[in-house]
Amino acid sequence: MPIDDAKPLRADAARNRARIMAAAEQVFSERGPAASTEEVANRAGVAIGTVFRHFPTKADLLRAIMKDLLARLVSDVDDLRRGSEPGDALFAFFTNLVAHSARQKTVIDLLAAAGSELNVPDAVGTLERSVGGLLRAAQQAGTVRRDVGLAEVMALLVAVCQGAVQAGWPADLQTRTLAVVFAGLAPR
Amino acid sequence: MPIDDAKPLRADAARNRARIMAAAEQVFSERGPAASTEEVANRAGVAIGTVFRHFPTKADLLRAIMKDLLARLVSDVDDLRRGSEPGDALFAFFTNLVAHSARQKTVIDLLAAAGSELNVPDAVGTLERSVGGLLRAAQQAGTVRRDVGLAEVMALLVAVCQGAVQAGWPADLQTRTLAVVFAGLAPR
DNA sequence: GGCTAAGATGAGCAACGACTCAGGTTCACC
DNA sequence: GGTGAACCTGAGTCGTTGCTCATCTTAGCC
Repeated sequence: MPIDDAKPLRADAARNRARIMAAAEQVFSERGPAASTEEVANRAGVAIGTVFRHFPTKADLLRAIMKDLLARLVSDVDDLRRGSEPGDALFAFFTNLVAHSARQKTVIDLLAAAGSELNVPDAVGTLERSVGGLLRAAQQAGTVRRDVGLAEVMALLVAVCQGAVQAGWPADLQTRTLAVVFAGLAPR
Repeated sequence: MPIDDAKPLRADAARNRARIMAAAEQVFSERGPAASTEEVANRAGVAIGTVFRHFPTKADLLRAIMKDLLARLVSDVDDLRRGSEPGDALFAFFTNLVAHSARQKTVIDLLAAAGSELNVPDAVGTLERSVGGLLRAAQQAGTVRRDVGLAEVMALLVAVCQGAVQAGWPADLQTRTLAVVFAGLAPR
């Protein structure tokens, strides 16, 4: 099975598609998913019709962006896991994600999509499996308490990201808040 | 200065105002603040014009509800503080708030209003002061680490509530997630 | 009971946003 | 260069929502 979907796009179509996705990521990151499709079109330098040709529905656009973002997150987890001790990797991933969330609303929209109507095709599932691997490794290494489950960890991840983005936490508050969470995850 | 605002309402007006607020609390709790004013009017059994006579703006309605809810939250904190040891009281308040959030979106809308455009007249400020009192007492009693600040505690409160409401955590996940947070707040 | 100002009503207005489509433009292949 | 299909354009449709206002109703007071 091919990695990408069916038909090859014409050169101009491919260019526009890329522009639209870039613009959409920007716009939705700044204004949240309620931002208008027209603003995306403007920022991309195309007509609204073009946006709807590539993404028949606003939800499709959102989904596409989130799928993209998800792929990056999963690869982040994998990189961290290769590069450092599992406990550190888990905490580093947490920290990075929160820092990103504070600037990019898209991150939390993705995470919130876990149980929402806009179902990114098992997007969060993949991320969850990835984080789960990290968690188990960290527990085996003794850096994280053995009696916490993946569900709580994901829940805390979502929660802290959401808090950070909604309230716009400054960097030092992010750090101090995460310190409490990490203390809660560490073995006594 | 009078506790309530200026003029006494006519009997029917007072009745309608109460109905509208009750309906609004229900509707916004279920559907979030994006729910339409018309649905509030329907549920209250009045015409839309009546809603706008009492609350000139949708934002005014939201504000009124949140002010109300805030008063209840603050009195909850005070009750708990009187009834139990400060550390337990703080944890109990956390737990209650999260449980409420899971059902009532209004709670997190209020908390999120901390730095938002819809400024509930220093609403969150009052709550923050109240929780701050609890926190200091708990720290003096040795139930909570002395090196955590009010800002982090409020941040965690917001975050966990937000997570709970957005993702609709079941009761046991709420419990397990809060357990991690409480472990993080406890002295080592 | 009669009066009047406060209040209620709901059709309607204006703004906005998702989405469409008839017509013009451009790529890609020969 | 010619041709046709893919693609782009943007004015327009349709549904929704916050809010208004002319008209009718009613509480409260004598």
